[in-house]
Amino acid sequence: MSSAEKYDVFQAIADPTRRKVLQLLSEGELPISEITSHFSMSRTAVAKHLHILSEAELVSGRKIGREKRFRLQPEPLTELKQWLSFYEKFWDNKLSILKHVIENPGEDGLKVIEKENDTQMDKPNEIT
Amino acid sequence: MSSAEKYDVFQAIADPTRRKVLQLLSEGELPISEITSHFSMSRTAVAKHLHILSEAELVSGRKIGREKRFRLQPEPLTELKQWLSFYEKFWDNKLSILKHVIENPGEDGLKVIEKENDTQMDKPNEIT
DNA sequence: ATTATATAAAACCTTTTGGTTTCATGTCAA
DNA sequence: TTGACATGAAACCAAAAGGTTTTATATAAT
Repeated sequence: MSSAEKYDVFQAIADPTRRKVLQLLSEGELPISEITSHFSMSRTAVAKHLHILSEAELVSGRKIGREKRFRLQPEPLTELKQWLSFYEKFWDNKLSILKHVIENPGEDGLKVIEKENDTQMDKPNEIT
Repeated sequence: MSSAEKYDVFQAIADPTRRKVLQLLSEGELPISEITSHFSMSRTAVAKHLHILSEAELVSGRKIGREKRFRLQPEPLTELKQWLSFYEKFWDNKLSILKHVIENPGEDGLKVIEKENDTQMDKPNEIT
């Protein structure tokens, strides 16, 4: 439900505190007070971070007795992974050209180098 | 130089405008005014975003005549990729258990399921 | 029944963010 | 040399982010 979320994954992981929270929860479910003990800020502050992570659906909380336990919900990170995968080709190419040349000693590897020119190298109309 | 940067990759990509800038630059080098034409905000605002991306070393700018052209520098995204790779095992496992079972009809796959229990399933001391 | 625990919610505060407008500067073109 | 163009830099501004403290409520334990 609620597709009108205030925080997305990108914003959620931008804060170092929230990344540390995710890391803590990666080892298992934890109540707020337990999580708080790992930081030097108030419980309320941590609760707010958890709320933000919740909105991004990176964590979920359930009430157990008088405490609320949070657990990691890593699924939304797939969006990040997808986003990343688009850019991987840009930095991988420098390596993959080398890889290609090494693995194909018969060829000269010119095609892949030309493709690299298309995207990242200086444009022909450039003034130097 | 300058290892005391104000913005890291996580913060840099948190803003949708900056992500769009990266996408634009993925097609090649562009001057500020060109980039600005793709947004409905002032050139100054875009320049600030570029400055932030610059500090995160996701873009670099060089002066060509009277214009400054920016290009994508995707290398810092490896940090993001590394961070992500840690969490991939948590959401991949659900699939990889299945994959393992399918690909190894002789085994029962119990070990990997036990490991999953260690990290993500309910704790034994839990009150339900 | 009483007290301690775990959290929720609200009010408040300061700094950062994301934007604007204005003015100054360097470069290209006529 | 005189504009036009592309950018840089500074001052300013409103809203959001990241905290705090205070007050209230539900549950557990004695």
